[in-house]
Amino acid sequence: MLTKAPRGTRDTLPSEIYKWHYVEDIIRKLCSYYGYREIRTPIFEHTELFERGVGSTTDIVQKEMYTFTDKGNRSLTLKPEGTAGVVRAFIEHKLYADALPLKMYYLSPVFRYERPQAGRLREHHQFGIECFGAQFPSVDAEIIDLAMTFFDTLGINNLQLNINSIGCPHCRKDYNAALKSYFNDNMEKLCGTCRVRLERNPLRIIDCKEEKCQALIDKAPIILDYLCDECNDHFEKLQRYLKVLGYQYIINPRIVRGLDYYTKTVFEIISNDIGAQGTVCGGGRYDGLIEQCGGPSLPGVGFGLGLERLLMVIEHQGIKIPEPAYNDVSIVSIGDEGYLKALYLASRLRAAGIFTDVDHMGKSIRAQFKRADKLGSRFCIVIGEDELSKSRFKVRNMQTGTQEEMDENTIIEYFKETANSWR
RNA sequence: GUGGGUAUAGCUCAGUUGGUUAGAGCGCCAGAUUGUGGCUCUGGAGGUCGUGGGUUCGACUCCCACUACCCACCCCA
Repeated sequence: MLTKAPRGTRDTLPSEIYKWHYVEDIIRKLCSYYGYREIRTPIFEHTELFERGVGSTTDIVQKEMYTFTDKGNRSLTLKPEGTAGVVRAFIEHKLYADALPLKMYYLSPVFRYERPQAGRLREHHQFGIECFGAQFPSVDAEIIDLAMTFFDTLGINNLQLNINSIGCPHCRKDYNAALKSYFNDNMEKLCGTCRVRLERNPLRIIDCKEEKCQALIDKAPIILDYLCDECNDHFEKLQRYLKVLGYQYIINPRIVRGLDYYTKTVFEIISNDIGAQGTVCGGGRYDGLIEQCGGPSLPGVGFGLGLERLLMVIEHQGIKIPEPAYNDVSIVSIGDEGYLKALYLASRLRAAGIFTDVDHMGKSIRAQFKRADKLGSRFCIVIGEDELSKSRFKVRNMQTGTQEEMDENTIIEYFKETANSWR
């Protein structure tokens, strides 16, 4: 146990961190193009925030939260999703006084107590977008566009955009009534959990994968037939915008999402390359959430995008992320005097912006060169007795194997210039 | 929470019906080359055989439990 990461968690090792940096750099750049700024909120919040925000009937709240009591007897919970904390910060700092809509993004770990499987961890990482204050469907289209552009920038294809509308509280009331009467008539054909759902949240039955429920669901009333004029108009406009932006999409009335706060637009971006858990990005509109959490009545839209799943898609599609060099120059030294000079020269090179490695283990010349080779050094600088006496050092090009002699200042200038072509 | 599969060196994996000292390839370290990497050759280090119990003269091997990992369900990113 001592030397084992907890179940469902993973280490990201130095040898693979460049993939995360690459993805994160694209995220930050893309968000700035779209006018979204980063927000960072705590990794844990008061438990009641999630109970209220995510919804007490959801699986997340009922069985998946990492909840603990601190020494002050407060009930706290590790974020099971990203939106609630952002909403809380928005209300707490009265950000609704800022220019609206307020557009934010986050990169954050997310914790859910579940059985791990392909594409599912107990700690995973999400890139999320939130836009507060605007009710136009063009925002819904904007965040979908951002997500799709993100995938495109990474070179990912074969993704499927699914959209649906689950209406607002007004039209959902009619739809829930229709669902209830339909399923009540067929109660005996429903699975156990769906019978419970029928009372608490009939919409969730639509999402059930049980075979016996499937048959019923196929003939069940469809939410889209019950949308009020406003919701219908919203959904129509969203589709028009998506067409203008050139996106193929599927209207999937089965997408209802597992979080209670959604209204109107919901969407998922799905990959078939990474196993059963193929939803890489999911989100939608939540017009009642901010008010529900004690803030002003303002609409919101957002999505969450799973970075581990994203990296799985990248892996499975054979997309190569460029691995940046982490060493330019290795200094190989001989003897005590040479070693002192090596330490000094390493410091000067680093100050000039050159990634420089120097021996710290008293290795032999051969071993120092071997290490340089493994690190991918472009050059080695050799400092031995001959070099010290002449104050000219050998600079060996590790690709070509040629070497020439330079004095100290020339070395610094030389690498300063050539480093431009390396990065 | 439920079901199936798996667990041997840093990594990928062999290991005979249960029989002395558990192996290979790659990787790591060193030497061949006492001031020069990659290729080659030689040598070396590295294992509580997932953990605990049981059967047996004897267990990596058979049995039980636990844990972890992989996959799937529920649900989600």
